[in-house]
Amino acid sequence: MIMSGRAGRPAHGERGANGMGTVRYLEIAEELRRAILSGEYPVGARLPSESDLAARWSASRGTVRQAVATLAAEGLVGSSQGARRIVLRHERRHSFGELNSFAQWAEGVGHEARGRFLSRTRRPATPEEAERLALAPGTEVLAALRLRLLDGEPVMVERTAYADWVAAAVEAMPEDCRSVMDALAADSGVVAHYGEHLIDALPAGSEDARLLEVRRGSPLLRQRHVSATRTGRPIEWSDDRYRAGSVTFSVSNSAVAAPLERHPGGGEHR
Amino acid sequence: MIMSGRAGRPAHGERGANGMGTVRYLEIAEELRRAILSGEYPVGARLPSESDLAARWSASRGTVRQAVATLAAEGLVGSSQGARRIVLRHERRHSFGELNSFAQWAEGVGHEARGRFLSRTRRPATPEEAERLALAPGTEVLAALRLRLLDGEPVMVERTAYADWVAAAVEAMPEDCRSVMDALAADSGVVAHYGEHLIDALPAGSEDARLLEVRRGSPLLRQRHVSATRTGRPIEWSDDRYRAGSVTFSVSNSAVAAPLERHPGGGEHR
DNA sequence: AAGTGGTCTAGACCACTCG
DNA sequence: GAGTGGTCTAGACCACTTC
Repeated sequence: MIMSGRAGRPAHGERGANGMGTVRYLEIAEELRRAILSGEYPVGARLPSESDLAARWSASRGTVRQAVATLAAEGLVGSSQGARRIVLRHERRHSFGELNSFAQWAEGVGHEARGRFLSRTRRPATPEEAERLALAPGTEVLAALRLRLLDGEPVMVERTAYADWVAAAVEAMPEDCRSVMDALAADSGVVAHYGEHLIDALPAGSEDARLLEVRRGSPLLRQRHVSATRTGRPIEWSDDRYRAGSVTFSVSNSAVAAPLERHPGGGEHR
Repeated sequence: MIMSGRAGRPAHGERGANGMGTVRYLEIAEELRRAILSGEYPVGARLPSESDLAARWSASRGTVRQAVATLAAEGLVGSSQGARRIVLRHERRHSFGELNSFAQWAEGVGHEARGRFLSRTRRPATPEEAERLALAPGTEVLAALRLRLLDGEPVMVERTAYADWVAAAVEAMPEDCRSVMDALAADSGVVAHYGEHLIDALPAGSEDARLLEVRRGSPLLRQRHVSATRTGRPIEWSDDRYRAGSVTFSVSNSAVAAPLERHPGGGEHR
């Protein structure tokens, strides 16, 4: 039931007829993922060989490889040449949106997120902001201070510099806007595509302490990050400080893919 | 000057004659990486099309795609369907070893790392340790307390539970062993292939404070991680606490690849 | 020695971006 | 509408693990 015809195209329909959405290797990945998450393949188990999987789904080996590569990128399975792939974990990985947006993340893990702008002021970018946002030194940015609540509890203070070209849109948002990134996408068509994150710890300053209702000097987990559009244009540079114990970041890596780095000192790039 | 012959094999040599090491797509990736890092392609610039690159290297489009996929995984370039790939950053990404091994990392960034075992005791695994190490409850592990120095300064306290099957090897190491993972690889052939990392912040306990020479309650950056072999067998489960300001973790992600996650609360998996 | 993943080719259609 | 990346096929050789 594979086909013939042109050249490596399914008999007719499959993908030609799908018109939208259906991507073969993602379907295969999704089915495999479900099998893994359901425990059908326990941790440590060996997956069927690529040829077996290809036969089972009437797909080419290349497509199957792309499917398992997806799972490998999620940290669910691992592989080493010559041996069958093995199951590493059973946990589901979150999406990009859930990492870049506090609100999307909270929703994804079943909590209620709120936010309130405490201030929004236009001022010239600091040298660091200008560099992170790829703006000419001194360009005006919108500096925002925002308190984020999770299930009604204050858990994070967010200090964000928005690039000049989105400043007006952010200024126009209501004070209790739930998700700036969602609103930017809906209103202005500005969608974050890339992110870079720097994670460290620091003591709470007096403003941090007051807003988060902790003692001054108590530990905070800081996530600084820049978001950029599909074309690599930076949207915002943010300094988010979480109350200790309120969140944990997790990353999985392997000898063939190491997404996480560690830097000495203050996280300066050079 | 491509070839003919059998079926998609270079004329003769190229890869058949390499015998070892040379992998086409990695060569291409390396050359492109160098061009990016050298500034030949500035941030925001568009890369040549896949066909151009394929022609330039006399390789197939698939091979070129694998090369740029490597760079994309490193966060150097991004892509979106229909548009040329763009350069996102100029920083080099570190290797897996540099993330999993304090000593390898320090060396990679040009600092001098030392370590000293303060204690090594065998005791039954705690429930959490047993789960993380995939051991039967109560199995004996080797619990080690270790102080890590960077350029002579104490920066990290490491509390590690080594799985029973590597305990003897670790016990036999000298007290001032520079890198346990390196020694394990050299002496026992045990190589870490996979890692999972949980990152959060917490206040220094009294032992932490004494060893790191900071005040009790001052902020620490904690990285808990498990390392596993190629077959997915856990080697060690470790709780590493860094003095605030001494290190920063960094991750880059994109809408198509999000290696980092955020969890509410104490970082428990469920 | 058999099996399996890693690499590579050549060619095709589709979805999307850009000018 | 041309160009470009995304998906897919079919088949091949190689390096490595496993039995």
